[in-house]
Amino acid sequence: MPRDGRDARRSAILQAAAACFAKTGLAGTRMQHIADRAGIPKANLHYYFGTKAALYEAVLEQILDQWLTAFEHIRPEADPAEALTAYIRQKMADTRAQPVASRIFANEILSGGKAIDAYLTGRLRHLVGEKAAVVRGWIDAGRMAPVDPLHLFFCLWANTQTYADFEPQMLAVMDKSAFSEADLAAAEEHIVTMTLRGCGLAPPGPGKAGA
Amino acid sequence: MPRDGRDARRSAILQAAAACFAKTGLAGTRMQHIADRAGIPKANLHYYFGTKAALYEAVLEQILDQWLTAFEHIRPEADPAEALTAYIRQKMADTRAQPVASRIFANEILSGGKAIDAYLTGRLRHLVGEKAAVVRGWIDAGRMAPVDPLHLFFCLWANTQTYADFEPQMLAVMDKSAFSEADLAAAEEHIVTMTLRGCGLAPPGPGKAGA
DNA sequence: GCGGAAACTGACCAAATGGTCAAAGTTTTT
DNA sequence: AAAAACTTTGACCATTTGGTCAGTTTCCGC
Repeated sequence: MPRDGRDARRSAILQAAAACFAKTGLAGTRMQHIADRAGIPKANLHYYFGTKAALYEAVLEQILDQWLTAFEHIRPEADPAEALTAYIRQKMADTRAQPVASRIFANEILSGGKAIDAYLTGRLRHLVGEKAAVVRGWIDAGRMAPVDPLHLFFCLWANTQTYADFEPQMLAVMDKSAFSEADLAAAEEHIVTMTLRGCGLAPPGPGKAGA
Repeated sequence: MPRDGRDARRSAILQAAAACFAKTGLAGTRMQHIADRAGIPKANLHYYFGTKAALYEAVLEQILDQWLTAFEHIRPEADPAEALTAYIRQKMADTRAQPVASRIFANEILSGGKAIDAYLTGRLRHLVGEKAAVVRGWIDAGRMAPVDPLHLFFCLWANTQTYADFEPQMLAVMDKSAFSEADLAAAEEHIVTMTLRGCGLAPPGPGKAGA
């Protein structure tokens, strides 16, 4: 394989591995499945990544950084309604673009999250603390209703990621084989509307009137 | 083992198996782990349940029925605010009482949900359709804001189950080793408040004022 | 186009895995 | 208390698993 092809193959392997880990987690994934999905012999996997654990960590590393970027919208000087809306839309865009990443994360947490403990108690905790303070600032300034910032974030994560993690359940309920753009757009609007109302902020768009 | 002990051992096995499946899913769980956790030899597992797949199905069956009971609160003649509140509180009680069940369900959906396809497209779809119609009725009667009933349910599931499924993540963020009663009570209040406001329904309790 | 380095892979291995079974132990029935 | 039925278990088996390795092919600077 030519020099330039190395990165291509590496990322092809990472993508195949990601798909497998997303479906069955670390313990449930077989190296042979990853190799088959990547269309290469199993021994070639080990040439690139050594062990399954190393491959798993490589997959995780690729995912985790990107997961925090949406938080950039939560800034003290921003308008709460606009900031929360932007955060939700960003998160939903992530979910659409990288559903597999969300599922890998979900699997890892379900299995205890030990593999990303440093991330959870490090960058994530730090950033969440910071952003919770921003929300608290908005509340203290009377710019939004007094909701618990931590639980607000937890529920926003749950709401946005559920459309990736639990897709098969929703599709079964909706009797569809895949989400349409309209479905995900409706989901996004629903979350935005519910969140803004929940925070005592009038929807910025054509708001649906309350009872 | 005496006749009466049979059921006890069966359910001890089911419980051990549930704990394992919750952590690593079907493919990631080893029969030996279940046996160890149950404190019996592996061969004894197979005496009771034959194969891993059969044991898995037995575990699932035990879980699925109970998962729909909260829907009983969603009745046409009920007050929307009270019904939704009761639904959420019931769901949170389930999550508290059976966090493992929630995680098994999450793992199964993440891995594709094929093992419970009949349940998803059968009982669940049917009941959700029925209850969505109830919500639509409330909306048409002007008793609550016009929110998409399906997405409302999806997000309620996500919000309530996230406290079981993603517990390690939240604990890491909160720098705790376990949820306190107060934590889960706060979570419950948060979801109730956000949902009622989101649906244009004034909180029944001492509501937190909006901005 | 040649020589060394990098990339690839079929064949292989030790350990782990789901599952079987016959023999031994218990409980229940008669 | 003897027989019948049920329960338990250590030893075992075929297959699968993650991982290795030596030999081959491909690449790239010279």
